[in-house]
Amino acid sequence: MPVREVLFKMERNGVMIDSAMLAAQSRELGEKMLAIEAQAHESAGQPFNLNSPKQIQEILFDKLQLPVKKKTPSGTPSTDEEVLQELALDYPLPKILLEYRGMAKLKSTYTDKLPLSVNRTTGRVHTSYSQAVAVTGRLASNDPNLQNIPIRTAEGRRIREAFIAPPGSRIVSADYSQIELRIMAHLSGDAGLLRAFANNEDIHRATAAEVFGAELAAVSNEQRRYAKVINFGLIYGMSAFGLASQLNIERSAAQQYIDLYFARYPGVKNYMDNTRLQAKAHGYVETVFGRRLWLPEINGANGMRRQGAERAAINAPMQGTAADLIKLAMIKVQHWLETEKLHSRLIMQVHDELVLEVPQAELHLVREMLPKLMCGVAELKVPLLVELGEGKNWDEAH
DNA sequence: AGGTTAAGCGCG
DNA sequence: AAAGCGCGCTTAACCT
Repeated sequence: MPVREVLFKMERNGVMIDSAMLAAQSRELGEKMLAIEAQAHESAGQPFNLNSPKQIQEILFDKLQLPVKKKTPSGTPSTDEEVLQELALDYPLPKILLEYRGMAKLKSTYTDKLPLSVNRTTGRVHTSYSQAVAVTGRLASNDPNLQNIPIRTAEGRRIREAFIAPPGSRIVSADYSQIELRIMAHLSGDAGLLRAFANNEDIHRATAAEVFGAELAAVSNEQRRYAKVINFGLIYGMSAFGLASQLNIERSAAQQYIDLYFARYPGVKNYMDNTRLQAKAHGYVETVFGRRLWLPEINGANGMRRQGAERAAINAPMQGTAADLIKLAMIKVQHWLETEKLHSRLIMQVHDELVLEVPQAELHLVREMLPKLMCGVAELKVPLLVELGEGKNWDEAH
């Protein structure tokens, strides 16, 4: 079965949402935003549109003379979250703006809009999956986008509570654990990484132990946090400069961590170098399954674009292989559901996660089989691990 | 009226 | 001079 067929079926299945719950959240957010807006006007000494970056610039940097921390690509002073966080240490207004931004995002993008996407006939939300827009091979979800529903903050997670199963069914979520780092271990063949995954270690803790020369049990929370940033940075081709700004440390210190990492995981260092060489020599990189990303600017004269292509070259094999794997899993799962004539349905895909709507009677079977199907799509040099959750809504299923 | 770009931010 | 990959959506601001 082609993956396109699974996408059609998933789009047709759709997901049930509790519009009344979202409406209540919208009202709550709206009231809080009004109060915050008044505070902001008070603090600024004049009314202004809190949604307007231009007006915020005028107030913060012209009127109040706060220091400019960063500029946007067009040269105007940036008012993004990072800048406001920094200014908030010394001034009251940036903190207020941040609170407003957080709520405005949730209300305008999610709680107000999702109920408008409910199909009149089915009573469900039906996204569209684009199979051929993301260069790495990932899917994209649009109209509405169900791949960027909030989860990282407590307030945001309330929106997930509105993604529900009908009476008699449950929401089941199954996601690949640390999939891109596992793929990095496979592609690089690095002995240390392979061993850590073979032993099913906490990978960030294991990295911290190596980089900081500590016993696994002796790794501090901060050391683990550093290692996590380093691990993600590797996947994205981050530089010492980027790592330094992420960790708020000196660039030289960041460089030391990177050197230390590559000394402990020489296979990864070797893989990164070879990937850049491959990209420059052939003009493309590819995933484990042979999906190619062409990089026309990898040898270009524009330094900035060339470096961008190098980072894309590093990232694409990992992100792309993960995309290949979950597509294989979707085909396997859909095929299984059909041949077994089950009533469980695939309803969403979020890059490394599959979401199903499962009748109570099939819950036991799906809990047993879904991870097996997902883990069995390929034999890599490391085991694939799937974490499964279940509940009456999408939030509980995590 | 309708389209596009910039800035910003939600997710993996 | 920039500095971390891949997406989509909203609002403001600007353009035709």
